Amino acid sequence: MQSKNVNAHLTEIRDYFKMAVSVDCVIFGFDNDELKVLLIKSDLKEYKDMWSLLGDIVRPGEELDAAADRVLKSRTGLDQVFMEQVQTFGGVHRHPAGRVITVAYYSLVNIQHAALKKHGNELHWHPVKAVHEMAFDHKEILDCCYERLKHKVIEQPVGFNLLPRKFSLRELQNLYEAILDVKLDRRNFRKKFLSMDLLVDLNEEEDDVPHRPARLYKFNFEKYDQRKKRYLGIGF
Amino acid sequence: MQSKNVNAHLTEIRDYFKMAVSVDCVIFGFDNDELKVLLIKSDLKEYKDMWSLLGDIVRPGEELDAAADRVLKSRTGLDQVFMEQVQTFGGVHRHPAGRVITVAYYSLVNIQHAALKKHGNELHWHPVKAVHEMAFDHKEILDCCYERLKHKVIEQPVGFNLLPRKFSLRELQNLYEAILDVKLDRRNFRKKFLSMDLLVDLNEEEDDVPHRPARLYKFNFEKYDQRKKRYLGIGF
DNA sequence: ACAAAAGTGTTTGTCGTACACCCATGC
DNA sequence: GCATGGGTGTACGACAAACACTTTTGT
Repeated sequence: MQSKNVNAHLTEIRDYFKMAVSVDCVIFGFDNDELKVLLIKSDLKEYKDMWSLLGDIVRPGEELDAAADRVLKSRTGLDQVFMEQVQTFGGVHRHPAGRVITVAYYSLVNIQHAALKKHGNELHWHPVKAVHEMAFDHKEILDCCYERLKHKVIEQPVGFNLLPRKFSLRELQNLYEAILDVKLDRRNFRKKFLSMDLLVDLNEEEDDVPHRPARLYKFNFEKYDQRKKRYLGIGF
Repeated sequence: MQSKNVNAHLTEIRDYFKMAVSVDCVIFGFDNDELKVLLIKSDLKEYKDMWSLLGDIVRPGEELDAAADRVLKSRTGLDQVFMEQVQTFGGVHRHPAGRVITVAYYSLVNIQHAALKKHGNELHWHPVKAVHEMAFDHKEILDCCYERLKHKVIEQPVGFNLLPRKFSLRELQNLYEAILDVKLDRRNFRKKFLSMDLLVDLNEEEDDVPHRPARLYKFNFEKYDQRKKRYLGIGF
């Protein structure tokens, strides 16, 4: 559906101003200790069987952010997730059907909550590290958004958006290690996050693990939002 | 000229797809110990006598970066300056003549080298702190780019692009103080920059100052570019 | 009892910050 | 000789990094 829409629109546009604006969403998830990205199989003949980002033409009268929200929701059913505009790609020949300038967004979703809506196309979560070739310039867009995410995650505690509401410190550490592609010291990591005083100890434990169960926490989004307004400092 | 172009294009566009793409450039300079931005007086009747950023419609077949370069060059005569894409503003009603989605850039120029080309409109350097109301959503765009600059300047030594080739440490400090709007300790500032080992002591001194003249330095861009590729660390 | 991961403190080094005095020049 | 800004070093505190053992649970 995505690609057909694009094509249908493009045929109209090409005869007029020869320019269209789209949004592309890099939808990140976290599962099995890996950072994943949601991709769809392109049905453009030029990119047969290649994977591409989720995107669509921006409609007349539609805000850019709204278009990105719409794409996200139409594919995952998710709403009100963390999303950030990253960069706009305007290469003259980036789309075979004509000039399409695309505004790239990334979003962070709880992969368990996503109810994928295929609309016919194949739609899968791919480990970010394993994605190599993509349709259009989408690999470049993915790389750009991934770099932005790495940067963001060391400045602000946004990683929680990728986790279930209840999580252990080990899961949180695995998330950071996966995103940043580094190994971190467990004690220092715990110390740092606990001293932020933004984790709420739920007095619950993991279940069904073949070893000592970990305590579960939730992130105090409200407290962070309030604090953010006051501090505005560097780092969390 | 800017606005007339926009209007001429828009009249055409409006009858068709009702969407155009433009670039807007936030051109920063540094003079008289103040951060300045180059603005032009709008000649749109809706924004009579208000100041606006320098921008233009992206031409068919023109890359976005190329459009931004073109705008910069046509107004300042400058080429190959530091420039970075920041964000795209797509508010449906941001332009009174129709839908114009604009990609915002900021650039850092040596204000002494800029040879302003007015093309009829008033064109002036304004202290960033003194800019309040602007045409369109340009104040929002300016604020956004300024925030990005603040962020950038504490991560990478890009400020040199705003200075003459030869500068004193005092000038450099004034630049940082102006951009970040803070007071810095002179000794710590000198220590930090000298320890980066990217300043070349020119063995020259200021002239015509009514006090002890300061040593002059230049920034070693080549060394920084090489080092950047190896380190990729945080901070300079 | 064994395996597997959870949980916990201390030490060390680095870096940022605060701070005051002498120096060189023009007038 | 005085006013103005240039140039310099040290001490302290905070935070990041390195590092090993005990505890809890399931099998």
